[in-house]
Amino acid sequence: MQKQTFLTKNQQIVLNLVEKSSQPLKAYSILFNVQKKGLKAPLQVYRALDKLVEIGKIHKIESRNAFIACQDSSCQISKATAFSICESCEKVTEINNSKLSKYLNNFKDSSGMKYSKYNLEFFGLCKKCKNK
Amino acid sequence: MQKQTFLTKNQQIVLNLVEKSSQPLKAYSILFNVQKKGLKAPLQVYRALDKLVEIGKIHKIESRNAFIACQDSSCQISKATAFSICESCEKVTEINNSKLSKYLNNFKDSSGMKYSKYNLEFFGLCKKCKNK
DNA sequence: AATTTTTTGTTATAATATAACAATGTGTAA
DNA sequence: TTACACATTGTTATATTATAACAAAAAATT
Ligand SMILES: [Zn+2]
Ligand SMILES: [Zn+2]
Ligand SMILES: [Zn+2]
Ligand SMILES: [Zn+2]
Repeated sequence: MQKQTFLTKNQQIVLNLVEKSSQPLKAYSILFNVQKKGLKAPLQVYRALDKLVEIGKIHKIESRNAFIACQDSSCQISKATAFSICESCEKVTEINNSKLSKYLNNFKDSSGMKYSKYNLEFFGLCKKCKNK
Repeated sequence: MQKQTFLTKNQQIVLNLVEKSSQPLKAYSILFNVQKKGLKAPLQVYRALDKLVEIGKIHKIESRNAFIACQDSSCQISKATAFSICESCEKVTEINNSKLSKYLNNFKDSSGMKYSKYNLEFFGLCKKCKNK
């Protein structure tokens, strides 16, 4: 069997929901919202999420245990991700900055370990929240 | 009441255990290991962990839901952290690289949002695992 | 000593995530 | 085209991670 190149029904349902949301969604909130579409169990959601993360359609915000649609069309796979997170309103934005990604992709520490992947999360107050 | 400057008994017990470990520990593994010292419930461990993270004695490895002692004496508070994580043996090392931290502390994206905190996790294979 | 705040102990429960296994579907190749 | 391999699904149960709520004790402040 070929490696899957399209999305299965469950994956498409989950992706549609995550893409409609402007903010990260939690797995059980996704589950709740797709139950009318026939996905009844957590595993069905987690499996779809796993695959969508693997192929880079969505990313997991680790510090929030939440999932957000990829906002960067050049981001084919979740191997170099950076996000800004507002600690007040929890707004999350994917950072697409080529200098930053170049810097981090080329980063080597003293251990000589070469990294194949990174995830960076910045925290602060967004403009809106700063002016309150 | 003054802000607490010393560690309470529970915090010290948890810190001792985490510091003895060369690798990140999970909360319930900590709980199991400190039960003989009198900490019986998850909350007692989580409370200690929260405080220890807050004051920078330990850090949370978000992608692993695990806690590691700070390996950088200059790291007074968990507001600028970077780790290398081996995806094979799960060895985690705190990265202490002043160029990197300067770069990230000064990073501004196009949104104009100024960040007060970041967490960076690099993934790859450590030397040992690469040579297998 | 009275007050305030922090820390603790305790029970219960919420939230996040995976194991195990049978059934079904889909692509590959004899 | 039919047998095979393997990916995906459905389902139930369970594991893992984390917090709510509240009463009691301990420590700092007045
Ligand atoms: Zn992306
Ligand atoms: Zn905000
Ligand atoms: Zn540190
Ligand atoms: Zn390794």
